[in-house]
Amino acid sequence: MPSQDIFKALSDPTRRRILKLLQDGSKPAGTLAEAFDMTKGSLSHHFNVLKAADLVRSERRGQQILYSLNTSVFAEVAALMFDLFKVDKKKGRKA
Amino acid sequence: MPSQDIFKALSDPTRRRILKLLQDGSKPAGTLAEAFDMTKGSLSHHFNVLKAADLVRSERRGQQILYSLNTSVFAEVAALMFDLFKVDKKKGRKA
DNA sequence: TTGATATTTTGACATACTTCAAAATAAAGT
DNA sequence: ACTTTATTTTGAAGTATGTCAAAATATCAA
Repeated sequence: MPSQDIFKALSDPTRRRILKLLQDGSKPAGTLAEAFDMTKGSLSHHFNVLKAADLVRSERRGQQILYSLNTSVFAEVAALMFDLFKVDKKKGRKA
Repeated sequence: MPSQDIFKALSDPTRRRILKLLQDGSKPAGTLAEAFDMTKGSLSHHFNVLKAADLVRSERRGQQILYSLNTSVFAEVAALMFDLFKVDKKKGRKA
């Protein structure tokens, strides 16, 4: 999974809010949608982006679809951020 | 500084590469531009976005402009990421 | 199989983003 | 003052993204 997908997924405030809503447990699409002033179609698009980045998982439970955080990818996200913000790679020491 | 600016700034691969190039010290705009197959005008736009997110600082040194990582904002970025990915907020425990 | 509920997919539209080429600004040297 | 070098800003073009309304899919219950 390209890291670009992860950064892109995190760049939208609606998607970050979805992630936060999932922090205290998985929720069906409709329940998540209630928290937003937006059509369910639009929300479904955001779910797709989050799934493409492997940040969430989905599972059908009867008529509804349960979304949950994919916690196993968080270590990778942490590594990406760490790599981006660590300093002093002991090279030429320009400035 | 709105966190949206930070996430947006990080969502572009060119900008992330600029940050990585600055990890071993500050560099003038022209030196950074050499690393990319892109006009200097385009690069300058990316510098602006990174500056708006307070991720880099710039300082004029004669004819050139030195860019450097703003390391003091990294703690904030780390906090943003931590907040986004921490789980188990001991609420209803839905799933 | 018909109907109701839950969700996704499609097609269209508007806004935002990335890029370029060219013009503008700034400092330094002649 | 002019020229050169370094960089930014502007204006325009193409592409990507977020959104909606409407159509499509899937499950469940009569």
